[in-house]
Amino acid sequence: MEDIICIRQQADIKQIIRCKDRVSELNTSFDYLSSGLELAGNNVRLRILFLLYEEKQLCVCDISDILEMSISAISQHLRKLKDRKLIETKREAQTIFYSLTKEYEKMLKPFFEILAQNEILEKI
Amino acid sequence: MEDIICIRQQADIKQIIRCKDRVSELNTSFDYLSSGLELAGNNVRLRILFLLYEEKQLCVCDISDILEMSISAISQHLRKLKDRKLIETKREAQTIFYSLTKEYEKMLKPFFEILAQNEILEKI
DNA sequence: TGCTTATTTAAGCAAATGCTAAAATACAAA
DNA sequence: TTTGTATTTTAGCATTTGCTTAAATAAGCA
Repeated sequence: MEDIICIRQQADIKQIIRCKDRVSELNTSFDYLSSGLELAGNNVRLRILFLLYEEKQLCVCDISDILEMSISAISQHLRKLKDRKLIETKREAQTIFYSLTKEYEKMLKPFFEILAQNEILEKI
Repeated sequence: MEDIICIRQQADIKQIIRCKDRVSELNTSFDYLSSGLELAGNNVRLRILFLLYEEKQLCVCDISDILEMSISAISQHLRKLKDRKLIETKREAQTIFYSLTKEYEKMLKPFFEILAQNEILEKI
């Protein structure tokens, strides 16, 4: 990397130091939040999360049919969401149903309420 | 792709069709929202957005110093955020200051309020 | 007109992502 | 046990991402 003596002449050194401390203090939170947003930031996974929000629970096969994608592809997305605890599973005989975890249902609700009314382009 | 005649025997066909309609109706909104979340879902860009939220405005060089990354790398992240209108610029002589757009400041506020108190791990 | 400062852009590359196709696992019922 | 159904996992590959280095732009000042 190039040297970090690039500070511009009028830079506010105190501000830089304060910000550095702040960022390092919140380090874990940044990692946690960005990993969650990264998952929701994929087009397919956002659709999956929204479908689970509206339908309460669905199996891989349902989602595969709805989104017209292979079961394998959907299964791999579900795994990522489950590993990160955005969703959870409940088995009923051979079928495994996926649903949003309580915490993430709550967290995603404000987004999905706007989305559900298809007003996102005006509101944001 | 494998055939989409994989519908499980007890599948609720009406539900599948309803969901397909719903998803296609909201298509544009999904694209828009996921592209925004994708940007915020990168660890470096989330930090940049948070810094702009707390400090109101910063230049590439400030951010480069704070995050201890090359100016070029930061500049490329800023460009993505600007293209997608999460941030905007204001020139002051040679220095270009970046700040959150009003819409995204509003949208990101709830997240950053939790983050700012470093309570994200308990709340989510 | 140079020269310096602040920033962006382009080229190149290693690592990560998202898919397909095929094999493996898990459960239920005959 | 064997067969069928539902799902996951693995391997492989093309595409995308995020960085580095180096060159290019842009504005202020001597």
